[in-house]
Amino acid sequence: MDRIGKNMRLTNQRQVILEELQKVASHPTASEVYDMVRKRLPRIGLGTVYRNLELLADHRIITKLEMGGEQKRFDGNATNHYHIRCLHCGRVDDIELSRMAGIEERAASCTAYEIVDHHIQFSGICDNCKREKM
Amino acid sequence: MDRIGKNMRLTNQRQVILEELQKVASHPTASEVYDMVRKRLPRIGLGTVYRNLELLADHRIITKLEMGGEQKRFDGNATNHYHIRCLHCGRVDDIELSRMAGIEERAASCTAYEIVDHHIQFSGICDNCKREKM
DNA sequence: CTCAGTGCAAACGATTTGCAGGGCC
DNA sequence: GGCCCTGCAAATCGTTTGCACTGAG
Repeated sequence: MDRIGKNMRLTNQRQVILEELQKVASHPTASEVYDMVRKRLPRIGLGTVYRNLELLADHRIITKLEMGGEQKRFDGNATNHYHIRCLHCGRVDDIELSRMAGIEERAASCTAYEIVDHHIQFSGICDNCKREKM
Repeated sequence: MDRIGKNMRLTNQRQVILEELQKVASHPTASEVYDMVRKRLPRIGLGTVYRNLELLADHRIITKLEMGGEQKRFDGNATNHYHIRCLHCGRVDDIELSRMAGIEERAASCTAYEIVDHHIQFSGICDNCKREKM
């Protein structure tokens, strides 16, 4: 069986979770992933889904998003990019804006922190919710 | 008694919560606020603290921060500014970087969302944690 | 055989809520 | 008197974890 890292096998459950996550453009919550995966693996446990999403995120194969809202969301795309969240329905989408150059350096000059990363999150009203309001 | 808004009184509990929150530069969690407030109002309930922090945030008197990590944090400063979180100890500080001009307009040009706001969060290692590592 | 991985259910921690009592207007 | 607000405790919700079992190497 394939391996993801040292002491980590690419099990069927992991593969299905990864495939389902990368198949969608949305940024599903753990239980949404659970629902998607359960169609192919009806006996999978929610705990397994959580454990593997965490593991895949640790290995930088997917990204864990901690935006506002109650639940964490997962992004099948591991490249660092910005996001926007709908204030009305909670949905999260990518923003295809190139990463701000030099912003971390500028921030570094006004803090004692050693800066590691940055993330920009926009908030607004998505197209669906805009229409509903009319 | 003073009022904060329509149908909302500035009760003693609310005033103490607000004062304690605005007194500190840190961005305490709800239970940290609870501990701070309890020194002055020993019989206050945790539910009251949660309810009032939420209410004050709704009225834009304070800010609710939903950064990574498990607990939400509260900022006695209602003006919109950027933050940095320590990846090691979880502490959150302000970043005195002026707001990026035009970034929302640029984002608007590549999404169907109606953009309302944006927030930049940096992550890194705070001064204390840097020293501990040495 | 060993040990990582799993399903299941119970545990956990942060937050919310129902309710009965209390106090301002 | 009405209604906002509170303290308290129980409930809720997302997430984590302990455990016994399974299966790959």
